Amino acid sequence: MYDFKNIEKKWQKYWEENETFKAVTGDSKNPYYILVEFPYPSGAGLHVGHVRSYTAQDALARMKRMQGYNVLYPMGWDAFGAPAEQYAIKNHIHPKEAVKENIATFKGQMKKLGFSFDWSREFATTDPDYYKWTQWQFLQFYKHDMAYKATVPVNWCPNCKTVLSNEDSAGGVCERCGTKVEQKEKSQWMLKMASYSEDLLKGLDDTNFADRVKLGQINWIGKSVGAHVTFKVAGTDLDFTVFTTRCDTLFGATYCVLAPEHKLIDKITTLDNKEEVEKYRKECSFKNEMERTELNKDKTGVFIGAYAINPVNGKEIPIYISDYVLASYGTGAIMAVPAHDSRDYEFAKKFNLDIIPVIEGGNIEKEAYTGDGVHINSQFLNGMNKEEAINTMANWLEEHKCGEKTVNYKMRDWIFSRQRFWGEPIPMIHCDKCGWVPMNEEDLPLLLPDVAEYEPTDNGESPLAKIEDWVNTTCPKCGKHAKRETDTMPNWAGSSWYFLRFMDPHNNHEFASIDAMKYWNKVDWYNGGMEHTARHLLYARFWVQFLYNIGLVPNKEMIWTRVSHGMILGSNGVKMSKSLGNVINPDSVINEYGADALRTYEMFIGDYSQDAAWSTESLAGCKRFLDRVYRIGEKLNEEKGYTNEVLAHQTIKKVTNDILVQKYNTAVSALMIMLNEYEKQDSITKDDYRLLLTLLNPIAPHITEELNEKYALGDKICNSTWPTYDEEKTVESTIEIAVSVNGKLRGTITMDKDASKEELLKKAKENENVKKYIDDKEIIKEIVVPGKIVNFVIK
RNA sequence: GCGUGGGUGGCGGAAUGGUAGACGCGCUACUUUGAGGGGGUAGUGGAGAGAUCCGUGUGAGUUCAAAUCUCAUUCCACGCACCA
Repeated sequence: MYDFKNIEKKWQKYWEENETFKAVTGDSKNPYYILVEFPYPSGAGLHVGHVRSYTAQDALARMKRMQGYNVLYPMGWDAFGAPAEQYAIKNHIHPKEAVKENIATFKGQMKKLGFSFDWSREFATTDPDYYKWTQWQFLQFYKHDMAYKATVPVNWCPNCKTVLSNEDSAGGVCERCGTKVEQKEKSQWMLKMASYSEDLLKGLDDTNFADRVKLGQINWIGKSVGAHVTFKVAGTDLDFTVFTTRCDTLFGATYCVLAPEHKLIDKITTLDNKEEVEKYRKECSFKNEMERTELNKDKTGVFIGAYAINPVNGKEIPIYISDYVLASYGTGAIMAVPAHDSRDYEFAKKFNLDIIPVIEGGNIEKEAYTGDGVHINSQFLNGMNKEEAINTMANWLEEHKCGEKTVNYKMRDWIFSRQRFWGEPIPMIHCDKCGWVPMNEEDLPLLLPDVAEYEPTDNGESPLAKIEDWVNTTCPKCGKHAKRETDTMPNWAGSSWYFLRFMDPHNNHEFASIDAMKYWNKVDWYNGGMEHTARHLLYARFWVQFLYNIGLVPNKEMIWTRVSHGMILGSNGVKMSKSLGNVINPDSVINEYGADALRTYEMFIGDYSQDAAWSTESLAGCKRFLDRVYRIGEKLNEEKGYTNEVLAHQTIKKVTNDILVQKYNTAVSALMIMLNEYEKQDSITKDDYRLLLTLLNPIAPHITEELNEKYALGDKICNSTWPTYDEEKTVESTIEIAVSVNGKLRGTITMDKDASKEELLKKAKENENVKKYIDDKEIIKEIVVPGKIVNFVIK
């Protein structure tokens, strides 16, 4: 047991006083930018899950520095948004104060863990010097026609009294409080993110994101290639367009369905059953998205009394409205092919509609056939396969001017308004005469007023609306009386560009200079939770691509590698939560075992990309490992060089490579093996010891610096060069080779590592145990894989 | 339903075609110590006295050789979910 408390304090102080980890923009060394998601400084303090990713990135940062890179490893605070506001409301303090307190807690905890952040670049998204630029960037969106106001049905949380994005209300419940989400019409600021769908998809090629991260992005964007088909409404001069990915099934379209909100319905004046239609539409408007999608067992709908003309065969087919068609996707209208779509099939069965098979296969008496097959009942498509038929039909539609190939995306524009106090005020002013007018850029930042009341109002207005002094202003254009926008930005805003600010955090003239951004180039390695790989990453990429398009950032993609880590679960294998009482507080672990032990354990806990359950017993095992590292210093001898050259080179190779591919658990295990070997020796050299300490340093930086100093082994490790290995020296001169007969292991032989095939065979056949199996048998085949195995196939 | 990840000892996990179970936890025996969440030595997948046999969710297949590749199937976790 060593005095970890004082040792850790000592080195943390040293690093701070010497600004050991300060990154200098423009330095001649190669830049390397390592980023970890900055946290919400919540009232709960740092979670052991934070410790996992910060330590992982810290290990990478420390190794890269020693390898001669100019490493930027910054930290800041994502302090706007609902979590901070909720905390403040609950504890009856101003969010500003709450944030200040929480940041102090988080920062104190991080310092106790010895992370090598460059604290000189720290900022919070709530700093006026920062959100000034968030607001400025919003104005650029506006000026480039990328921001607009629209009245849209939005997801409304009656409990939080705020509008939620589709993303925030996934599954029909409020992400924060779990309340059922309702629909409400609201005028909202929107960012034209949908127009970036294709660019966001293509941009992935310029990144090195992990596959599962890329797939997450691709899924969210939701590209589908298909066709628009226009249907005329019989007996009128009206028409409507549907989106389909299977225009080849048009001969099987026996009816059409419009979303209840579809605007065509108001235009058809000849409806006999207008009342019934209106009743249905009204019912739907009361349902929220959750109810609509959850009730998918039973299809509902109403025939609107009008017929559409199938352009391909002139047949009149009935038009229905039903909420199984979403207004927000495609054109809000579909052609229904009940024979080959299970939803359409269900609907057709219920309303007794025709079901015409156009693809061979399945049994349409029982269910829709959604598989592939040859086309039937389809005139000029008969006999064709899917791909051929789609192409032929698309061309036919284009020739006859009743349709065209098209691409559709699930991703929609970004609803950018929040009726909240604790967010960046949107710097727009509404003038009765001039309409919406952007603030003058030189008047930024538009500060959040200091007020006592920051709780949301019951009518859905932002609390800012009540502050008359603040709301009332003059129009920047005409000088007449005008009012400020009282909505604020979503918390995704500040986190969409913070990694750019870290490159140049104290710039007063621009959000970051192009020179600084060109120097750092990209975030080389970005780490965060799986839960952020879809939304946050997509917003951030959109934001960057926009800035790139208006010439403000040097690359279209500013993040190169993105990986995501697994969660740390409670010891019972489920998510840590207060109510389950399985929360581990990093502070108490540091107190009892020390920061180095906690860091080592979290790196050793398992595959970094997978979830892992906490185990205090295993933590104690890692502490024992550090104790042994400490104690082995008593065995130093006066000899030079490595006692075991192969072990040294193997371990350098293993640890170096493992840190680069985030296999921290096997890196730690390699170091444990090294120590086990050292313990078997009577004594170790200073070079042996220094090597172990250097390789362990990125993971356990305090104890290793201390021991290095205590035994005067050399320069401070943080100022030293990372060891390199010689591939040739990683292999023993004599190695064990397995010998098997018919694939079953029957013995091992010890051979020179360069032994020839002939020598291997000869020795293998001499092995006593192997002899028993091959002696009087016929050997059909001899397989020799040098360095690995010899296998005899016998009859 | 679709997508992604994953099923390996009592437990966390190694091994991505070549000696399955590295490393750690736990456990057992011995030892040291006046006790301890201490130190050390040896052992530890299952069956068997043993030679040996059986073992990576399940079933097939490819191969001299499969945890690893292919196909099918099943279970678990997460994400999306009437997206036409």
